[in-house]
Amino acid sequence: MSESKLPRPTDGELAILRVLWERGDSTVREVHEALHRREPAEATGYTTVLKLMQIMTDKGLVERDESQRAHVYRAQATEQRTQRQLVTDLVERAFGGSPARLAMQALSSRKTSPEELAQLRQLLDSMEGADE
Amino acid sequence: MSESKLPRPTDGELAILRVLWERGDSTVREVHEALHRREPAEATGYTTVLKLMQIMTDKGLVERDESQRAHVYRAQATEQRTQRQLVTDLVERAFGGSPARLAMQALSSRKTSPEELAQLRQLLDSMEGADE
DNA sequence: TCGCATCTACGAAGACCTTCGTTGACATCT
DNA sequence: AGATGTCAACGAAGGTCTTCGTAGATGCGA
Repeated sequence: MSESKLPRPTDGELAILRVLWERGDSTVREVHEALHRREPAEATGYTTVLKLMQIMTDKGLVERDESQRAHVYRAQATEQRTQRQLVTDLVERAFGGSPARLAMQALSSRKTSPEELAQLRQLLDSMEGADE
Repeated sequence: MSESKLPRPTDGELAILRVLWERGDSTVREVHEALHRREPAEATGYTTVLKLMQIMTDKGLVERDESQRAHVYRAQATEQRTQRQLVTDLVERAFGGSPARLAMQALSSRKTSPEELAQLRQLLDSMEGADE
């Protein structure tokens, strides 16, 4: 019962999750420094990041290993699972439940590499192949 | 200067915008009733909707025509423009800036009609045709 | 052992969001 | 005119999110 129904992460929480997905399990200090390297503009203090990660632990968004003095945090959900959740959410809230419309909006809004176009084509093929 | 940089609408605000896009310009009462028809579950009071729409006016998300006793509200941005904004936002925050990855996530998560698949194919064609 | 650095924990402040009760203006019907 | 219903405006309450100062514990080097 540690799974079901994680809340939608806020912007700040998502930024932290991205660090955990990219670096793997990390301490607060490591996350804090990674955030500063990534976005020197929006500088947040160490205790701010700590507090956020504590709250995320309460929410179940991350797990915490307290066996070391500097606790080690791990993202509870995979990047894919979280992306799926966010997409499903947005589709519901703003695209009338049609994932295809979101996809088209995403693609038409900006440029995409030929490799990705090819991947998309493949995906479409497999979807037509399977009984929809 | 009534254009630039509308704030990202909250969930509640987005629900109201959807009504305005669907019905066209509407009074508070009309929006309120449309919301109840759409989601009888989450019942919100009339004054709650009114308050939200007043705040949205301050933020510039909607315009208000006060010439009648019951003010008439209009969405400031088109549905498409708002969708584009939300998608760009999500791509940045959760998909490392790659619209294609969001598109793939959207498509693989749920079913899509053959018509929409065809539309997507066309979109891909046109994107390959145009210089990248 | 003393002092410094590092870490967690706690609490409070300020911003924003949602909710709704109340008030006063206005219209309409009797 | 008086009663009733509809409307905008306002303010307050309760919740969440972000921010950070401060305190207390722990480890480490001099």
